[in-house]
Amino acid sequence: MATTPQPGTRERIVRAASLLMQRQGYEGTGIKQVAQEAQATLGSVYHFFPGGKQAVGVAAVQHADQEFADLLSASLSEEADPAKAIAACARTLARHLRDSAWVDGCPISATALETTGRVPAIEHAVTQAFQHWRAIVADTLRGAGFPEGDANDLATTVISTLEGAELTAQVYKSETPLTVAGEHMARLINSYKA
Amino acid sequence: MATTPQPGTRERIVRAASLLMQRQGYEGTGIKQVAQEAQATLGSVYHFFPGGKQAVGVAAVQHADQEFADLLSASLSEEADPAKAIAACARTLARHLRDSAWVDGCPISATALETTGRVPAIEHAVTQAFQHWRAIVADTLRGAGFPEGDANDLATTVISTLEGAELTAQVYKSETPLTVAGEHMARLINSYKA
DNA sequence: GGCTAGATAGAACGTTCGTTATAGTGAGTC
DNA sequence: GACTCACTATAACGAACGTTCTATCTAGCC
Repeated sequence: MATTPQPGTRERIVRAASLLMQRQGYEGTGIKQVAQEAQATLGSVYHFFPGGKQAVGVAAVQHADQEFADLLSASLSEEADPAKAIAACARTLARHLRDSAWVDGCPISATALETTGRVPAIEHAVTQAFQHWRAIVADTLRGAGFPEGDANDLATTVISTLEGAELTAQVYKSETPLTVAGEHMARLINSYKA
Repeated sequence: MATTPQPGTRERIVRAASLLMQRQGYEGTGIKQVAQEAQATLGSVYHFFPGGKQAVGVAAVQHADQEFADLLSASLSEEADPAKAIAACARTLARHLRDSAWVDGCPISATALETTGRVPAIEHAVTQAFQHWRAIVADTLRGAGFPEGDANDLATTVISTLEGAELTAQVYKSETPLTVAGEHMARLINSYKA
């Protein structure tokens, strides 16, 4: 089987940490809260993560990195036209956000903002995630025939805009900022075709 | 004179709180740290803000709201062409970010993400700020002849993209994401002219 | 059975958190 | 000079923080 039906303790800790930090940020999430949410004890957390809270934070960011990368890849491969694919991706994000009662936005941006310039280990994991996501979008655009330079620039802006639109949608508690941003990104991409 | 040469205690508290929350978020910033940074005592903080940390947070967000609104207005009024103006604005933000050693990004996004859905008073102040900024951009676009609907949609995406690009630039410690996003926004806006 | 190592359990440490309470200051009014 | 009141200054509170510690459990192997 692909994954164990009931995930191991380490996995439960990482998932709980990732979810809590997505919603409350790094500083707002306590180690004890993570342990409780993961149905693990404090001893287990420090057994698997001798590096303490920072180590848990890094693992949580890496987990979120992979999870969002999977969502991005799946979303982009469903459509042949990259412009339409990104607009569809934005709609998917908007739906997920609404279904979570506007609490599950970008899984790492809160942690990123709190720790930038202050917690190098987490900062590094965040940078990796952003590069990972940008690469996925850039590869899609290159695959659709866009030249290297345009693909990289567009990919950077697409990730930035999705990031910002997710925050805006969360603040307004509305799907509109995300869906509109998706359509604008499609329009921008198409403007490079001609 | 416009402002007192040495601002009063309340003003110093608000400024210190705003700066610290911009860099460390709401949860990562302590009341005692704010007092120390503002060169005020704890007693003064609770004298001016009987509502405690939440009240300080609200005032800090409102202060940042006004400050960024001023920067936005000044930046947009320097150029007649709104597309060029927004690209210039992005470059200004990039310069400020670099000059602060990549720590002074959007003044409220960290606080917004940490408190959304959990601290209604701050959530409300954040929503006000986002609407305020969007209105400034929308007014500029309407003033340049864009129809109501387009102006509103574009303004929403412009604010979202600036927000996201600032985060990305902070993560990468590079001006590029912001300057590129600015140029893309200019291109997007111009695509509505024809 | 005895041994070992991985994993779990939870008490306890010192620190810091946000908050409250109380005392003190100093300028302005009568 | 007594009084007021806005403001400042500290000490102290209980709760929560991240972390450390020791003890116990559970398999797998000899």
